[in-house]
Amino acid sequence: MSGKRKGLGRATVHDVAKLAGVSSITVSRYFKQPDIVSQALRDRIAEAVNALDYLPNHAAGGLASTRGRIVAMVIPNISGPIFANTIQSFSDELNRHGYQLLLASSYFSVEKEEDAVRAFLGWSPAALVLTSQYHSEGTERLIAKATMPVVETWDYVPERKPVQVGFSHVDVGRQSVEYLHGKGYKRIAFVQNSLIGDLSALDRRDGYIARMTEHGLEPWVFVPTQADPFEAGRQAVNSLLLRKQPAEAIIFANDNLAAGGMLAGARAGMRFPEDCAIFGFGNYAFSEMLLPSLTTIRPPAREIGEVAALRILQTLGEASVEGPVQRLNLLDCELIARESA
Amino acid sequence: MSGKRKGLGRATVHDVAKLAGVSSITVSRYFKQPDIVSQALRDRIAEAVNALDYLPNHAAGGLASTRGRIVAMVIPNISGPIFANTIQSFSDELNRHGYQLLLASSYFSVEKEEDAVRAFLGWSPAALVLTSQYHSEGTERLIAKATMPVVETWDYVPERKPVQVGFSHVDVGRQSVEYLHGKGYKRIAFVQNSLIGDLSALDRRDGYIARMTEHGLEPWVFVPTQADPFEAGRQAVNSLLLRKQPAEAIIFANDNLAAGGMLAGARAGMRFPEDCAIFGFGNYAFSEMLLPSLTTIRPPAREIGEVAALRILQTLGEASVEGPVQRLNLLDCELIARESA
DNA sequence: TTTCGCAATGTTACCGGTAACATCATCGAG
DNA sequence: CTCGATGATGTTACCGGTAACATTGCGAAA
Repeated sequence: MSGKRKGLGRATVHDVAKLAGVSSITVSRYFKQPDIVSQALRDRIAEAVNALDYLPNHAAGGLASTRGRIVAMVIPNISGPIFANTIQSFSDELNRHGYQLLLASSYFSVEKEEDAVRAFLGWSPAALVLTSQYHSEGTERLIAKATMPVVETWDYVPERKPVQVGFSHVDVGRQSVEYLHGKGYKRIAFVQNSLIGDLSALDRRDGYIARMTEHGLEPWVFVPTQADPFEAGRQAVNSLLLRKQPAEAIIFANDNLAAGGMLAGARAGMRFPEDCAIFGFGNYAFSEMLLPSLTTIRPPAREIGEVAALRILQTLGEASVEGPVQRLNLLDCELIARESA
Repeated sequence: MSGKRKGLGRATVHDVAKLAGVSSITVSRYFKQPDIVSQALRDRIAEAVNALDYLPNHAAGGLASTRGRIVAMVIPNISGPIFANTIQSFSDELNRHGYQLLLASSYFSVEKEEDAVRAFLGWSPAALVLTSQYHSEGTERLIAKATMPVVETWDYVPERKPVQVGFSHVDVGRQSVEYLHGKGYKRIAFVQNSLIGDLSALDRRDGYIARMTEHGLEPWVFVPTQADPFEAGRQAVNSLLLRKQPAEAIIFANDNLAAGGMLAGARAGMRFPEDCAIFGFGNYAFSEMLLPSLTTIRPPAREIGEVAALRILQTLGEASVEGPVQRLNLLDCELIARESA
């Protein structure tokens, strides 16, 4: 209140200290390590804090101690059906330990991701969380130099340096083929998303190709030109089924495409899985409500957020989170067999 | 590098200044108001910034200038189908102007909300965004004293002091009745959610009651005891339709309940809307894919995030966002008539 | 030529905490 | 009774920026 600079107009440690008749560092200790402050002073300080409505300024604290309690996360998108659960569980776990989440979305653009990372690093977050293994060169450089823990989620690439929390998209592709092949299907097609942004989907396609080849079957990849997932699905179904040797089964890059394909097919009088088996990825909320309900693979979205948070908290030495830090965290996907395949 | 305290080990304004042969404030100005720095110095500074990989420390900047560039938002949940779009558009609009989003979820608990607000205020965010008009007393006290702009979203209560960006839940309730009444239905029931947390749903119920009464019809509110939305929906359908004078139409508090009710009814051999008209709220992603597709009301989720961000940016005086600040922002809901009613 | 105004740059102190070190009181061992 | 270990509290300076005020240089007006 006395300086020539105005400040926030809120009570500071110094105000509290003065009112309680102690030094400001004691107030600081009262919050950080209450056990080393005597009961008498604790009471006086508590009273002063209350009287002044004191709230610690985390920006100042972080600056002085060089470790703030915010964690930054860049995710492709928030509103989609995929990542929301990861964000939710990640955020909850952090909040539980007094950390706050700084969030931005990249829309599957590595340039936007780099922008976000650059902006975040300016806050010196306690940790940085990215999605997938695919980044721009600039991002790679930034994270290589970063001093805080970095975690990559939704992918699992043991060769990479950052902590990995996710699963192998290639294996998901193989697993899909395996399931359909086990049911006797031979002419199995794969429908990619036209959006070149989601690079992990290409890994699933590669897994599909590999496993098909191992079975001596010919891979058959269709790339829609439409961006809208429902339109793209329609395009795929029309192209793959309205021919002399139609596909017996179709693996779609995600449930949105699969749903679009099924709806389009149904309107054209096709029946699933009688005319063609349909296989998705993602287990979106609507997938079990479709008619027929969609056979798909559920990625461990919630678990990814949880484990990523735990690894970070461990690395930061949060006492309440026991166990050693684990750099590689391979989580399980669950194949959900429903009516469509 | 010289002090006895370690710092982050990253380059600072001072390092850049030394290398460029200028004073540190000039480097600061180079970032904040480049136009008042001469071209010659700008070039030298740019070079130094590059050579040192300098990244401004926003925490320090915010502390010194008493206005940081983060905005805090508390939302009931991230992963649900409702708020994700609001978060997404809000975050995008902020990022576009160099602000970052700090996010936490309350799970419809006013106590959790208060915790989050308290934690956020410690970061002295440039603005604070809450959901709905219902808060704890503690939260009310905190926002009354807050010095930064506060915005309430997903509701519209002109009497309240904070900036309002949303719609009237009471009106939504009335509008639902109006639509069904216009179709000739008389015995119209309302199914509330058992979760007492979502207080706005009660406003929709009140609107339903008011409009029914105005039409001389008797309100009929059913409160499920089951927490799971699908189970609750089943419970409601059983209770409202398996009786001598069954409901002719049911308004559900949200699309989840409505979907649960329809699936349960379909399994029991009922047909919609022949046996009963079904009306939801929320326009969730799956609603148009149900069989029959669900008649519902689409809340302006994306618009809320956008407008909230714009109002905040205007209040903060972001030059690039023109127009006066508007305290009341009533956005339109859209009634989507589909097959179920 | 002198003076004034303004643009460009620098000096100093301060934002609100906390690390590092200093000091003081207490208490048990020698 | 003295000394040193231990625990509680205080002093000082510093984290990395920027507000406020000071200074300098230069051109236009008088």
